[in-house]
Amino acid sequence: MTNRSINKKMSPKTADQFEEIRADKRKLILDTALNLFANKGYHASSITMISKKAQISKGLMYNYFESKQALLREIFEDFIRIIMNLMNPDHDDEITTEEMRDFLSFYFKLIEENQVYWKLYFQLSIKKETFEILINDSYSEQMQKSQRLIKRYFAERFDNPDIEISLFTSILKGFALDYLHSDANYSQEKIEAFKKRMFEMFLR
Amino acid sequence: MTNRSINKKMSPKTADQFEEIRADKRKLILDTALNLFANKGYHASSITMISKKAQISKGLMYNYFESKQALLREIFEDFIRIIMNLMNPDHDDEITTEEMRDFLSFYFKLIEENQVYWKLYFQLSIKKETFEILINDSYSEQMQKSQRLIKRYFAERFDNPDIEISLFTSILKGFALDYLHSDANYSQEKIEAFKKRMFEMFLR
Amino acid sequence: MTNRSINKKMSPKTADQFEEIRADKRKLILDTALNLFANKGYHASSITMISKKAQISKGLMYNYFESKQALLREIFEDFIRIIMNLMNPDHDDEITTEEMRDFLSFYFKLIEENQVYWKLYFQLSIKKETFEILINDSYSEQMQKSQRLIKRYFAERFDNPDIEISLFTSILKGFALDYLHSDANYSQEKIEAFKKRMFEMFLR
Amino acid sequence: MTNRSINKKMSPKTADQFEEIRADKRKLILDTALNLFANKGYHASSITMISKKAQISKGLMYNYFESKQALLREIFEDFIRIIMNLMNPDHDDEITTEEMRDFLSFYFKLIEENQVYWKLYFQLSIKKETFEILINDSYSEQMQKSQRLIKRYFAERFDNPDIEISLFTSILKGFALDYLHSDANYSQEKIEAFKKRMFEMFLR
DNA sequence: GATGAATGAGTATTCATTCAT
DNA sequence: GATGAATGAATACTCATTCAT
Repeated sequence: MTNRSINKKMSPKTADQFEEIRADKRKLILDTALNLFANKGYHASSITMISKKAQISKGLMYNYFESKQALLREIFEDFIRIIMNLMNPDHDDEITTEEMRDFLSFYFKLIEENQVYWKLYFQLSIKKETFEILINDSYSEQMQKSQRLIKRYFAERFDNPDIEISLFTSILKGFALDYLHSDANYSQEKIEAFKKRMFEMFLR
Repeated sequence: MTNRSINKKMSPKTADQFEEIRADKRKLILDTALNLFANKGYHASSITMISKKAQISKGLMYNYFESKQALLREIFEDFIRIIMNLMNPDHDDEITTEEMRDFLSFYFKLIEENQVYWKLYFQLSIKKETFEILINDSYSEQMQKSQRLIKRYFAERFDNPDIEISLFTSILKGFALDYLHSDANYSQEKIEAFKKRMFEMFLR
Repeated sequence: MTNRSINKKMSPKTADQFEEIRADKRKLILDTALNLFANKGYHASSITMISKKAQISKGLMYNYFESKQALLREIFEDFIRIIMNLMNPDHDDEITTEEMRDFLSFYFKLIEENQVYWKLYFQLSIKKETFEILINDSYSEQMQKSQRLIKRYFAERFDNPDIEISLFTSILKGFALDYLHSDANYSQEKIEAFKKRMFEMFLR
Repeated sequence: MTNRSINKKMSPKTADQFEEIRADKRKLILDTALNLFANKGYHASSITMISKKAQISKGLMYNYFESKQALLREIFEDFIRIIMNLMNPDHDDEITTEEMRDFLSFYFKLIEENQVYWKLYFQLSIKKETFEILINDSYSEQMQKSQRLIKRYFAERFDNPDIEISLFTSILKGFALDYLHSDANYSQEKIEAFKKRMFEMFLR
């Protein structure tokens, strides 16, 4: 950042696609680390391993991320962003049935598209101490908001909303977990059928 | 215990409370390690940590377990034994509705009683490579048998058995996970209500 | 060295004196370890000891050698190379008297120049199991070839070749050992005289 | 030792064949340790290993020997005794030809009978520091005496006594070493022939 | 005499991190 | 930006030795 001006002088043509190169390399490191963390675990994935897989030097890693912890944190923040997107925090009032349908559809899509993130998430979510270091306030806040909305959604539609919420939550978590356990070997049809079954249960 | 008289001759003073001491200490180590593994993760729990928490010396750990790996394996084998008990392999023919009810009741009970084991299990189950080192043949075999029986149970009772099985599995896994995420803060009533809800869904 | 230009692009500042640094340090470690192994024994020479003597950190050792075993193996392979050179495997046919003279001269020279290697060799050669892990096929092969040639040399010149070979071998081994026991305190003249004596006995 | 009297009271019949039992066990430990030390090396042979092989408890080892070091020392002292016997220190004056013949005969016999001791000796003899801790004054003294006598023996019989002594020593050491390297696979005839050859060389 | 549980210092090895170039 | 040599604290594990019984 500080010596961008210097570079500019030295190779005036490249201007600052430097920025772009940096962004690409950053992404590369994040992806490589995510895959290793998810599949082997955080502690079992060494910086050396990550840098080798990403084909860059160990030292360079620290040019992009302050520490291994920081790397994990950034990866996790990406995941949080995904989740936040799912929760879609723009309104505070009420979830309509239509919105619930969208939410579920989106959820299933996310699981398929972001398996690795979910693998990592499930590993971390169980170790409370570690987990709490990683989540930030806006995440917690958003989660609470969502829970309030969901509560309201169920309260207005079900006789026994508490249990239905538990069931709903369990199925969401459980399906994701089962999907990962199966090594993502769910057929598209099966996912669709499962989704439809959830619609039947929870859309009113 | 059986050969106490023999030992008496050889070690006139200590007799073999040795046996008892060993069993107790073994249990102590297993428990301590299980708790750490479950809450901090296998790699993040060092032998030093475990020994300190168990108030014994590092060296003594190796008097009882060949290696950290072996310690994990033995813990996991205990869990497998719990699961096997749940699956109850005495018959090969058919699951009755009554048996399904018992299975579910037992399952919920096990989750409450063995939280730590489940925490460990969920962490390990996600890292395929690690996981496969830990499971043994009799476990795999038993699992397959159970799956066959469950398939049959659902085939005979539901129009769309595949989806129902998926739902069933997801709820089982999801409930356990949610229970652990909540730090076991489910009230007894809530668990009962949840169980009842499952009965409604799957007992026919 | 060959791809310096390539490296230049990738690491503009350091070029690859890396190569040179590595070679030097490698040599330093090998020498230090050899001396300790030879004089204190393999097991009694700890990695900490070696690294302290070589004035580098413990960790760096493993940047150059995979393990203590591997370090020993590489040292031993150097020794094998020395021996192979002595045995000089270029011809398969026959040892002339002249060649025997050269062999003996070279042997005495090698002992003087490589005392430490011989110290290590004698220690290892006695523990069969350890020794056999260290020798490689090409060494064994070469040894057999040499033995065949020596057998022929003696068969053609002596009435009782078997005993003469035993005597020959014993003197070679025994002189080396005695030289080491004396802490290399043999005068040059004494070595020469000893060599001459061997010439009288075995050159015909 | 202190509580022998106590034992006497408790089982008056056994009197003190206690002494004998003790001596036997002592011997057992010494033999077991010697074999391990010789074949695997001192450091690679653990107390646990020795005690298991000797079928006694670890603790009991320390009832007989102060430390592992002490155990080695006692083994080595046994070897020294063997050597001293060979050197036969009763006279200070002169070695006759007849005595030299006896010495050689005895030497070859000792090698055959005490391979393990020699294995240990050769390992230790090379590591000066370790070796010097183990030898005692009477050994050094005896060695010097023997060397003086040998010097005189050769001085009176050979033109170039220094070289002949070196040759003599080298052959002795070298033969022993070669014998051990061959895993004691020398035929009796070969040993006899070798001995005869030495007689020819050195008996005058 | 005899046992083996227990200790803790020591060993090989790994790994996040730093830094000169 | 980029490299990889270098560090040292931490890790799993071993082993001589002690000690209560």
